[in-house]
Amino acid sequence: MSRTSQILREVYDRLFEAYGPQNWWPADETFEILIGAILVQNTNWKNVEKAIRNLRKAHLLEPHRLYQIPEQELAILIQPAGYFRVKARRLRNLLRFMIEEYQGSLKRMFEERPEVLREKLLQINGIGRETADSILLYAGGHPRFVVDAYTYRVVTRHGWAPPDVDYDSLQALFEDNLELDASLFNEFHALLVQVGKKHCRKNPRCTNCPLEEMLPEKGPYLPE
DNA sequence: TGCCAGGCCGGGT
DNA sequence: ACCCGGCATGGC
Repeated sequence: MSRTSQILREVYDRLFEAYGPQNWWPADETFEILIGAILVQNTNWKNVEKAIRNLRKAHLLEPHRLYQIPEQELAILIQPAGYFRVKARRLRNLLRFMIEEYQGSLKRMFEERPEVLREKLLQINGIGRETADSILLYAGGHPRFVVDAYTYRVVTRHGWAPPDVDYDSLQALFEDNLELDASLFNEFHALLVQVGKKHCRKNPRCTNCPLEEMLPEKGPYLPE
């Protein structure tokens, strides 16, 4: 087991001990997760919940039904999530893809090989790497490590990667040094968001942070 | 009260 | 290949 693996494992253990299970996107409503993955782009999750509630009240949490309504109507329903006009278009791009390629069946969509599905998702306007990986991990149960702004902040602050690290390298840092376990990746990502929220911005001094002991003297970027 | 959140795209150097 | 503005609501 490499030194990098040991450090990441320790990070996970410390975070889990401090915060416990985060219960992000429990797997019962897969379609909701897809919708949420787009709605949450650069947006507070609380706002997304309101938007999803609106869709549920309107009985629209199903691909065909949601694709039936006009784009402008969709935009109004998801308004609380912000960027509602672009997101309405992005949601419809995803829905069109699901309906045309898989007859709107999530089951069929996730029968696709994960690497193939990822490439196809990335072709959709409005779906980038983080959103695609969120869908694969949280909705599809595939062990893809999701990298976001918090992942970047926590990792660079602790000197586990240089400040100019890109998405793929950051993702590889986790995927190459942990067991490929979807529930581990799920929990780990959520925990990184939690610690990032609490400390990387609100408490830049890192006092009382579960990772306080793990600040390096000076950035020994973890290689390999 | 202002600042910012679980990004992504398109157009300009 | 970067860099940057636009997109928008609600919470703290």
